[in-house]
Amino acid sequence: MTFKAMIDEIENNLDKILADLSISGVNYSVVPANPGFGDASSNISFLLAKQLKKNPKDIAMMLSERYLNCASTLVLKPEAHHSGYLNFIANWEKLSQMILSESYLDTFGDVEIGNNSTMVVEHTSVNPNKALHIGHIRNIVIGDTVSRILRKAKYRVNVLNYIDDSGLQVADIILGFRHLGFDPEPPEGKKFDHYCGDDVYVKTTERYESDSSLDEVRKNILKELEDGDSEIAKFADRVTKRVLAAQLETCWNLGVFYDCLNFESQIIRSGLWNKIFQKLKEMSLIEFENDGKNSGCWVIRGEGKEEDKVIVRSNGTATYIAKDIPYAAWKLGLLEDPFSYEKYDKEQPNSKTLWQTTLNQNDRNSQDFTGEKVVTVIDSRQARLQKIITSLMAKFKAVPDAYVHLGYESVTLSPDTAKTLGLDTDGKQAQMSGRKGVYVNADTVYELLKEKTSGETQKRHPEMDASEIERIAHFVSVGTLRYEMIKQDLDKIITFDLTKSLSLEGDTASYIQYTHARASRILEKADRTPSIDVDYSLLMEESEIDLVKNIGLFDMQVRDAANNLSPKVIARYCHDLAVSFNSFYEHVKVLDTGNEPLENSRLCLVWSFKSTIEKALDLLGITAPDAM
RNA sequence: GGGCCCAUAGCUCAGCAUGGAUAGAGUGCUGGACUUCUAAUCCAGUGGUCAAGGGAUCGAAGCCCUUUGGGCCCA
Repeated sequence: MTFKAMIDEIENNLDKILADLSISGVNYSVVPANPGFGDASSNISFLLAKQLKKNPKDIAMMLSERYLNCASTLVLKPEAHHSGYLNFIANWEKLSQMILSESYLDTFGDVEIGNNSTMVVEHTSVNPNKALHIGHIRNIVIGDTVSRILRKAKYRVNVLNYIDDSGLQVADIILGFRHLGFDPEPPEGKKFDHYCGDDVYVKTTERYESDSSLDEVRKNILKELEDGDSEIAKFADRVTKRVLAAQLETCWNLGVFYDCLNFESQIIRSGLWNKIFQKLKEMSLIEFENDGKNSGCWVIRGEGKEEDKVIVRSNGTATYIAKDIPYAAWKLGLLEDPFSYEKYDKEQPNSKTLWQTTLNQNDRNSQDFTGEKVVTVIDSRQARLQKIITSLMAKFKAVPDAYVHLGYESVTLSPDTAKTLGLDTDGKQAQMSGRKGVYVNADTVYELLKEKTSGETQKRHPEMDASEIERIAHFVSVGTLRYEMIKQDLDKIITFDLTKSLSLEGDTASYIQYTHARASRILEKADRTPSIDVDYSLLMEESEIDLVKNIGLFDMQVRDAANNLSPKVIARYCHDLAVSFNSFYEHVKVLDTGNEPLENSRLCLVWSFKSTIEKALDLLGITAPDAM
């Protein structure tokens, strides 16, 4: 049990008191207290004020008196504050023991929300015609972090990456290769995805400006891609697979892994659309328009003031949104699975099998990557489209929140960084654009970070060999990049600045990792595994109790993050936990105190911190090295 | 024309879902702490009409309405 145990105890007692007073239906809360107000606080008196016709202060006093008669093991005493809050002082000897011994378990921080139900998380889904830029990284890191949090909350999570291998952007680079003479091989030393994005895609779309005859060529290529059997479709397949492989290298390097790759081309060819189209008609979720501007089309009726959305045009072709509907329904397991699955050619670095869809029926291998619920991570510019899918799926599945669009604001470039790309934005931030070549590649940022962090580590550890420095620099670089992508809320625009992104001080991953290294060093020097069989009453310094308290809040933070699909909650928790360890580190000495029982107790606390911060960082996909 | 999001310290952001105590961090600036378990650290100071106006409430940064400024989507 953790800090939550004390809160539960308080709530039980308050419920009893309320029952004695014949009061019911009071939705009060008991929360960890702000500094200076005890250990836990309740707003209960404010909520009772009207009903009891007394001021909150008197109610708090009355409640605290009654509380003295309650059975308490984790609460030392209640305290009525003159503001009206009812505060509680913890019995830290007992609470510390509970929290620290719990923290030694592998399951520490697990919360039971999912009950082993399945959840699909789809993220990444970048067109396979270019390298990943930092805007994509926000999506990927949000998706990966949410998946990790949901697993901690006991969901069985299937992570999907949707590969749009038959869209316009792919047609563009195929046109570049086939009609504009781009070499199918990248220049020496250039990753294939960078080559396709930086050179072929950008320069091909430039050519559209001056040569309008290319429009027709592009249209034909797109059609051939959808049909699938032509020589050009096979060529495109080879190109997109190769870009995808390069993109996956970037993702894997950041500690992001998947369960299955779903190819759009196969969804189109699978016939899923016809099945869903039939069902939509049967369920009257779409209607045929007999007159008006959408005459002859199948539409979804807009809700309220929203316009109707055309699904099938009067000429019988499906619109863009029509591709998303069967896929969403498939993810929710609403359709018979038309796919077989084969293993992806390369093994993921975490050794987890990566599957991909195939329509090849020989050697049929069935898998189930659907979920009772689906989270789709896509930036909020697609909110309108996603809203339609969400409401459609809610009706389909007859569960209101079966399909969730997890939206987030985009990443823009700071004026300074835009300038380094040759763009004068007049002091404003710039929207990234793959087509226009206005972006900063993720691999580039990673390399710059690694260069910087290698230098920092080397300064501190001149004796360390190169491979060890490289390993540490990798963890710090990945951590820094990932942390910057999730430390703020999803509805905030991230203005990316290349120079500022290299900062390693303050509220950064490296701060937290450094704190972990400090703890590791103490344990290394102590040269023994701390026992949990220590005297917890010796941990009475403010900084010690504060650290124990923060450790004990882990599961509550996981619960919060999982319920709200909010990675930021865990990022803040990691930071707060690190701050409390640093305060402990500065205030008390662990080793060489000449007091062995005290040293044992503190070592136990250090070990507990190290273990907890590792688990919390793991939810962010961040690894903390033992030295840095 | 319709819709979505944002606005809190010089800058970047927490807090808002579920109203209640003293609005918190980081960064910046000023000063201080390394013969000590790693200074990627810590401590102190500085810095706020919570965009503006109105409403409901005993009580609003938070809830409701309006306005302004910025970003995005659709037409």
